[in-house]
Amino acid sequence: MSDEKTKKVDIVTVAKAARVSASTVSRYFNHPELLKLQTRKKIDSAIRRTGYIRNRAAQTIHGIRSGTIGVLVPTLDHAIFAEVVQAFSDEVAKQGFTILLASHGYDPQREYAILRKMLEHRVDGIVLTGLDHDNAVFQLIDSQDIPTVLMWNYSSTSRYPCIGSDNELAGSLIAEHVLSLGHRDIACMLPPVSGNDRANARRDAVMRTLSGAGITVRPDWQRTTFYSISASKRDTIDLLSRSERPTAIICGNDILATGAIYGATAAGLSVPNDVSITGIGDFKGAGEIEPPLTTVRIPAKRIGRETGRAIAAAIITPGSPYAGLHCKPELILRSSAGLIPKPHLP
Amino acid sequence: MSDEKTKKVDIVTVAKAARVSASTVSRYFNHPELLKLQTRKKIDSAIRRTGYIRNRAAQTIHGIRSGTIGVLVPTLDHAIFAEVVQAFSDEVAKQGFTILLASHGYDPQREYAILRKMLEHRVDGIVLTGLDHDNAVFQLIDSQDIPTVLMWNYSSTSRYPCIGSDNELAGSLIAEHVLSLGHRDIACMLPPVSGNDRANARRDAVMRTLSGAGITVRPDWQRTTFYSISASKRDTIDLLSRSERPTAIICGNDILATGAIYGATAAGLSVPNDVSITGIGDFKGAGEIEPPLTTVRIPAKRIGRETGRAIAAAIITPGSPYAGLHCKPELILRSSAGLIPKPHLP
DNA sequence: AATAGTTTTGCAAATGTTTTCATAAATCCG
DNA sequence: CGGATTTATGAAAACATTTGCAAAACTATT
Repeated sequence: MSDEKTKKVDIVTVAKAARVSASTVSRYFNHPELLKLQTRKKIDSAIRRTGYIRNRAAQTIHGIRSGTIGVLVPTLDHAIFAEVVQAFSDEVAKQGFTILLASHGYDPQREYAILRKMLEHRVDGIVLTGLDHDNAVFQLIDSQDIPTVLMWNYSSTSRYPCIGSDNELAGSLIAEHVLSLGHRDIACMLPPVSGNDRANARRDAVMRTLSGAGITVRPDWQRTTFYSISASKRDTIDLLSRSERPTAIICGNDILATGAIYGATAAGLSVPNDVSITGIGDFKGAGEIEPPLTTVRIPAKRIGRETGRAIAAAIITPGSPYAGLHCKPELILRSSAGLIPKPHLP
Repeated sequence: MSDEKTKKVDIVTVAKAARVSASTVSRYFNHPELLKLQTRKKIDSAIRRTGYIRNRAAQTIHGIRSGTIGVLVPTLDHAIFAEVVQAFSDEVAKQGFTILLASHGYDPQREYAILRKMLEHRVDGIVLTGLDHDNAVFQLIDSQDIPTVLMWNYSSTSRYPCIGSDNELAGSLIAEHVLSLGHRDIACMLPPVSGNDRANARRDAVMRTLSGAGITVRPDWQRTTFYSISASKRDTIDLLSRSERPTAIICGNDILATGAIYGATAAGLSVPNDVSITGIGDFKGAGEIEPPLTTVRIPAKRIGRETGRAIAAAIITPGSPYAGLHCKPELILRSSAGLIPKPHLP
């Protein structure tokens, strides 16, 4: 396959092999319609013989698009981000883009450093997760004016186009639902909020909604639980094995809720008869757990797809203003939360 | 922040601002020890004032490493791949690499096309998932001689360095365990194997081990089930609601097994008292399900980390031969599989 | 068969760096 | 203080492409 001298097949190697000039080979790729059919064939064969592969780096320094989009997520370990990234990747791949992916582990410093690196690579666009970022991050983006989308969260007041769900809405949706079922003895299991505006928004909304109904969550029923099934299972067992126990547990996401269901089961309690449990997210499989999880759907696939569409469009048609998009969260009623069993008398 | 004319800050813009030559600025980045402290300071300030960001594309055409590694996975939708990629990414990020990620959805054609694109981007290394790939893929890699690792699977006879688990071993490990518990009426729920050598190896090993013990799995107890909790839950319910039912279900992976446990629970059966269920993978959360899942651990994090380490080393020290590594699968005994309840008399 | 018009191709400059080689500046030593 | 070293810097070539412009090769028209 690869004969023709050795090593280093560049555009002039191909040109020589095809007995044309380098410019013609360049045109073969970029403006094939300008070439005679015959020339095209010669070049075609030369490329095949030499095993030539275009050098995108060399194109990029001409201001030509690099064909890459930088995607920054907190982590891929949470299935939900993986799902978003997958949908995003599929969408932009259709338009010929490849993604440069990195995770910052909720560390603003790292996020800034990674962003810089991506700009060094001359990505054509940037996707960040969440609304809150270090000021330096925004400044950097401003200074480069490069298409940018904030993905996952939505807020109408964001300074950048954002595509995602309003997490406050999600939080209040679930809190209201739990209230509407008659619960008053409510526990909350929420993830750590530092550096995580999604979690923050949800927490605030839940608390506000509950206190709006005159309910304050007892401090020992407010758990900050690390994002993991085992942690939430453990915390739930602890929570439910006390003398007084809540009739409902509002969990900050479906992973926590899954662990909570396992924990309740392990503690010998029935969900939702003894205790109601809710999640947020509607992760894959949330509908299949026993009992199926009542939750709020954050449409991950859709968010990924729409973000991909928006940024690809912004890159391809530079001037066009691209707007944010709210992918509304939606209450999903299943059976892990039910009416309050009986008046809870301490 | 960004004054100094407008637009296009390149190395000569910085050079002018610092009143030095472009070469000196280049050295500032690549061989700072050659510069006088004073000059370094001038340049430092000039960079800050101009908001300069290096152009990696321009470096790359000098044969300098691009600092990117191409990673090709079937999909990110399966949490397990996301986990591998995350571990990989963390590891190589430490060495300054960024990953160019793409998924091919088990389509060999797409895999080839994506690989080409990654080579156009002049990635410094390639990571592919699994052992089997289109011949054209291997030819392409050969012709470019670029460091490559096959990740996830291990086989001592692979033509490329591979880092992962021996899936045949995993399959026989679990099959033997189920046999050792006394089961003879065994069902299998396996994912579609086309374009998926991992699944293939597992299936073969399970079948061989069982038939080695004189057991043939009844055709209607051999399910090919799409990778999804809902599909496996449905199939399990179907399987268990017949007049004759197996005493054990060997699932091709933990997702299938999770669905199977839910299905058995939904069908009113107790796991493992009425039916034993096993997985393969030991995905996150497998130990927290009720009942905790007996499975074979495929050490995803370790595989990702080791792959990252190996390829980074191969890139940084070009000549060095890099070998594969077997991350052995390990039987994890939990409680979803138990001794056969009673002699099963049809 | 000569001219005008069109299509196709090649030349050379440009892109943003790095690097080799040469030169200028600083330092050392007697 | 002057020459010999050593150290720091600059000029220009190189890297793999693209592209504007001009030349060459066709076609069509008379």
